[in-house]
Amino acid sequence: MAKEANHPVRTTEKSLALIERLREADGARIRDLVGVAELSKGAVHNHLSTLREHGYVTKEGEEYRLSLQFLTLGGYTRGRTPLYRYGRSKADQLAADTGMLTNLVTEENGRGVYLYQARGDYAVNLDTHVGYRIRLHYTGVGKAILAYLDPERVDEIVDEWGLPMETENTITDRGELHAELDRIRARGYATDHEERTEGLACIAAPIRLDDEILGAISISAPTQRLGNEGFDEEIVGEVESTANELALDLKYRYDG
Amino acid sequence: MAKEANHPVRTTEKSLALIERLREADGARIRDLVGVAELSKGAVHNHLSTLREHGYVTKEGEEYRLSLQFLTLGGYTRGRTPLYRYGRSKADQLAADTGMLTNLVTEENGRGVYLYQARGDYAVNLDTHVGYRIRLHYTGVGKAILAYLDPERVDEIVDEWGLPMETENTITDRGELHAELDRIRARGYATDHEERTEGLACIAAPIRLDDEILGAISISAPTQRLGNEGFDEEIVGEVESTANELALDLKYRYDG
DNA sequence: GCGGAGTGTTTTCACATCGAAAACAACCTA
DNA sequence: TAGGTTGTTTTCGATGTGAAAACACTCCGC
Repeated sequence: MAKEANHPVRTTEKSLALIERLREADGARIRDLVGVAELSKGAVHNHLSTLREHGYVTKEGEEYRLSLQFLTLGGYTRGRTPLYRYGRSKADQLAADTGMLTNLVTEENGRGVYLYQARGDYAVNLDTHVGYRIRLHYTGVGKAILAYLDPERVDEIVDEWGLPMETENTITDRGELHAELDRIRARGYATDHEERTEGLACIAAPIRLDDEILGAISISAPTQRLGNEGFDEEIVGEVESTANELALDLKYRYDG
Repeated sequence: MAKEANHPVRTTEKSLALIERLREADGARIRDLVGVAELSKGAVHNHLSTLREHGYVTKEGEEYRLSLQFLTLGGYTRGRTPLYRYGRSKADQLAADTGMLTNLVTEENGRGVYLYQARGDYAVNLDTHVGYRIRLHYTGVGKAILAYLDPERVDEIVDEWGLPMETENTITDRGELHAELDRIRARGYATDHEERTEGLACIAAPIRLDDEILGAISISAPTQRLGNEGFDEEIVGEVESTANELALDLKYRYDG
């Protein structure tokens, strides 16, 4: 996130805290929200009524929930993202060709954000989904992105988010991470061999435009489907060529 | 939307106005936002900094934009929606079977919200997308939903949103709309014969759970593909049976 | 290199507004 | 009917907001 604002608008922060709480709690009643941001019952009521009037919150009976307005704004924002605009059909194609789950991920504030997923005929079901935010250090897409960020930025991100261990294969050492990023740059693609989820592997390729890293595209599958020792050359090739096509499309696109 | 709050939180409303403006303008600089909600330059700066610190807004150079945080919250909210959870695979299947564009839409605050779209091999490209909001009176999904809302609610919605004409086939008369909704209830599905877009037709079926209307599923295609005079019986059957399966899945689902 | 215009950021302080507290309303249970 | 719980509304004083102004920075043209 950004450095602290000099003159934060505290009232807005209170509304945002309520929104965050509604998300965590998956909807809540007023009494459950008393105390959030140190707000009283009446104050919670005022904030929720305001958010509701503007369509950001719905009320069913006594229960307040986040509305689909976030999906509307999010869909709009995603639609303005070149990586999504040009990458969606490529991801569909890669999913159809390989039968696997393909992902389109970009970076925001030091984490990955899933922009799109396409499901092939044999796609695995995971906890990830559009909008989902994920640590960069233990995913193929994440490492593919990190490899092409400035090293200082990588360190900033590690400082902020750490290198939490998820499986025994997770990279938890900063030096080891940088070495891995060197390898990724050298060969042009990233892999994830059960670094976040046991039994799951990924092959990911960065998508760059004029030295700027826009994100990455990947396929995820059970480890054995991607080649148990060493990754399957053919599948790696498919991911790489899809990424190359996408990068070219982005470079020579018509609109701004 | 809701009736006016008694004690609106004006500061929150100002932040929301800025968010709305950023969406409309597709990003903006501070000078462009002066005057929105009657805010001064310094005030705009404070609001944007606050929103940025909490991850709702990004800043590239001097330009502020909505972040993907909305996609994150929206993806989360969508994932909590039973119609989406159970309907996604059905929509995929219907798209694969028919080759057409299939849509999953629910209603919120008097408009339809696209929850999901699946693309068959011959799917048309439209302006609709996930999160997109659409009037109910000139779409198949919209009319399928209206047909199973309380008639008073339908009138409320018409009062709020009107019946704007989009093509010469658009229903613009309230009585005619109610007659159409009667027909839809009688035969169990709705159609759209170029009522919103010339050359485009839809077949839509409502998804209900215990007399509550959760939304609708539809397929969209060029008019001639759905049968030029009268809709193709076979395709109608596919949509209807998909809707029935989905309704059953929703009724006998395992989780709450 | 200099001055001026345009813009983003920070500071100050008067006054709008936010929200704690309390009263009220609506509901449920015993 | 009384008593408990919760949502909504009102009141009014403390707080936080934002207009205005000053400052900092960049980009011009000369």
